[in-house]
Amino acid sequence: MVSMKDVARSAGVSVSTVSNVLNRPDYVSAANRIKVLDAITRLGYVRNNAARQLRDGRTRTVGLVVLNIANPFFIDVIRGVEETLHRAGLSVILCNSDGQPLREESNVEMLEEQQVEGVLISPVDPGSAWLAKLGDRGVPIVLLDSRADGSGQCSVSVDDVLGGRLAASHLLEQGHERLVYVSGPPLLHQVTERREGVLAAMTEAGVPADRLTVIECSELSFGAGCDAGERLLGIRPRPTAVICANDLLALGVLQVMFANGVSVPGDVALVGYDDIDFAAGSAVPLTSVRQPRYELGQTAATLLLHEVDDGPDEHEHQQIVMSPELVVRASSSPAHAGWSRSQSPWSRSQSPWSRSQSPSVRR
Amino acid sequence: MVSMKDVARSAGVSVSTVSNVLNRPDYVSAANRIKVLDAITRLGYVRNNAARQLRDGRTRTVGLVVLNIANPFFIDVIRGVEETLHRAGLSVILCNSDGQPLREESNVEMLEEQQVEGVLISPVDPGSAWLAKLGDRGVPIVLLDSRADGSGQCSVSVDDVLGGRLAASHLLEQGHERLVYVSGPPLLHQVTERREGVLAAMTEAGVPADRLTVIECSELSFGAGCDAGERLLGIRPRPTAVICANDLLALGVLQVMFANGVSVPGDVALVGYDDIDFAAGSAVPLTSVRQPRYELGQTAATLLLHEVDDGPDEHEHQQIVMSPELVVRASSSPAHAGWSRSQSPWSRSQSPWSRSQSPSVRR
DNA sequence: TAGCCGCTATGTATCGTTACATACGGGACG
DNA sequence: CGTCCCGTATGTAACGATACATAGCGGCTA
Repeated sequence: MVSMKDVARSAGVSVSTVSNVLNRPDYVSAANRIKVLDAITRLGYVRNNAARQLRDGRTRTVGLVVLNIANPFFIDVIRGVEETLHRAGLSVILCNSDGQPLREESNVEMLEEQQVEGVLISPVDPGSAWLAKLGDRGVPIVLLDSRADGSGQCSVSVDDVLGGRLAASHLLEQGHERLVYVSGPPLLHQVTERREGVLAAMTEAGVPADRLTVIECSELSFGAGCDAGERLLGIRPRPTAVICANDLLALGVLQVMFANGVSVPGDVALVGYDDIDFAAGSAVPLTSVRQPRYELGQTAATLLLHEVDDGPDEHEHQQIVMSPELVVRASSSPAHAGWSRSQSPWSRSQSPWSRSQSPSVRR
Repeated sequence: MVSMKDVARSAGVSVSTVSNVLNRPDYVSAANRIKVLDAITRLGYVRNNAARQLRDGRTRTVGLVVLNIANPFFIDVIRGVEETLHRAGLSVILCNSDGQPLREESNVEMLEEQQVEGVLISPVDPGSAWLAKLGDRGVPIVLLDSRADGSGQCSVSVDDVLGGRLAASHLLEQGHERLVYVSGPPLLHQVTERREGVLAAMTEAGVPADRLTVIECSELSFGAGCDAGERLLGIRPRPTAVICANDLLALGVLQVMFANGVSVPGDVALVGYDDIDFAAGSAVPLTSVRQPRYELGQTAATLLLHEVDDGPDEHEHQQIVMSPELVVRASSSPAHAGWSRSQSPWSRSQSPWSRSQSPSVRR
């Protein structure tokens, strides 16, 4: 472990001079600067961050805790956050709570011990006591994809009730009346709010609430979606449309529908949520509710920056709510659905890649 | 900023006693222990990690630098690493180099300043000078998904030449002779080795090397795959089979094939790499080369643990190479491909979800 | 020639925590 | 009754980097 003292000795100067070379190079004569820089590379010296931040209190680091790193939705959020904060000279410590309150708590505890200057978090439970504690201690917090109730905190979220309503209205307009909502962990307000939106749309359309069946999944993943698909098969009377709490669930459901010979959207219409890249490229291109993912991260990071810079007193908290947008594709719309049935538009002669041109596959 | 001194004053004891309560509670009388714990919660004290690690040199933290966090392949690798290291009481700082040597370098620099006790890295370029420097400074390194050339480092990788060979042999056996390899950035040895495997298989099968066309992508992403798909359409004479450097590219290619009326596998067979969850659930279930992702992370973490514990002198470096496995699905195999054409097995009466039972979709 | 100024270089206290050495007080034993 | 020892509590010196105050040195001016 080579320290400034070693560099100083090796260069024949004092530690102060070494420090000056690193932090205020113009205070040092050219000769000494060269000697010091030379010694640094020769000994392979690296700054000790712990000592630095102990000395001057600032860490220039913030924490980012996401709900589920396996969800492509959060990947774009992360990108938005990191790019914004790096531009401002802050480092980001990325944590994954994986939807588990315990992991979330231990993550935040760790971040606090690291003396982060702020925390961006998509909380499992936004009302948890220790989250409030964290705020009381003076650590700036911005809720990500979650709405702060009072005005005591900043938050950036997307209107999930609206999203649910968009998805459901779209299906109701096409005459569907037996809906299924494939939900996630009830602790996640996102998924319950989306369900509320679905119910609101049904009420508006005059469809009784008991026409909605809810399947609950323990997590928002492809695997959980497959399980939900299996359960879906057993529901009587058959639903004609399915709304999933996110695209991963929807892709899992879609997979099981295929495996069991259920046509989408022929037998059942399917709508996802998030509009991840794979949604467009799946077995049947997936209708989905698009969220401004990158902007979500970007905006949250900007709010945090303001709060960090303004200081705790002078800061005015903001609750920003963004709007989602429905993207209609084949999975919910007969008009787009041609190709998933036998009347596929390109399985005929007009294919630009006709069979006669390409050597046929032997076997 | 409340410190031990404040806690001590408030509890009417010395800082040493506070420290003892936290680190060796049995050395302290019950009365004082209670007074101290009480003061801690009352003041909202949190340990200052910087001071701690400055004091005793150890950080119990390692760095993990992945190539691309948007790739589901790495998500499982990360999981394997984190679970293994957390069990051993180490924290993990997760970094994303995004395939950019510059970002990689700045990440590692940061990790070094944080005094991490080791680094797990899937390097952009395993031969880079600064990676060697890092090792020279005594920081244990384990290469992830990359093979160490000499025996000077630990590494865990998967045999990419074999993977490429498996993919190509499978296609050649079915009579394909005009292949395309959709490659990634040439800097990534994984993608070049997979190509070598493809060529090796062609040589074995007596197919001349000029029957392989290579399309190069700037990154391994869904979007780049779409671009590759467009370029694919222009190639003459038509290839009959496509191997992609990873599944994200393959899904992008698949999407464009569909949009342009090219049947998969009818007109062109498609093979991906990684076997991510979405591979099985895509428009045409994707044949893919499966890698032991979780085990890769787990094994690498275990190696790092050993190196950290053994100390730099007593440690014996290991280069572990795992084997990939071909998973055949519809995208490359007429036998599996029924449903993607008009003779879909479930679009007929045997559907468990027959149209007569479900209310038909009105408009 | 004395005094002063500016330019560099250095000494030193400090951040918060911890381990170790030391101090203190009461009980037990000789 | 003195001594020793054990169980607690406390004082203190680090860890490495930094900012600030101060010191030295040469040259310039009055």
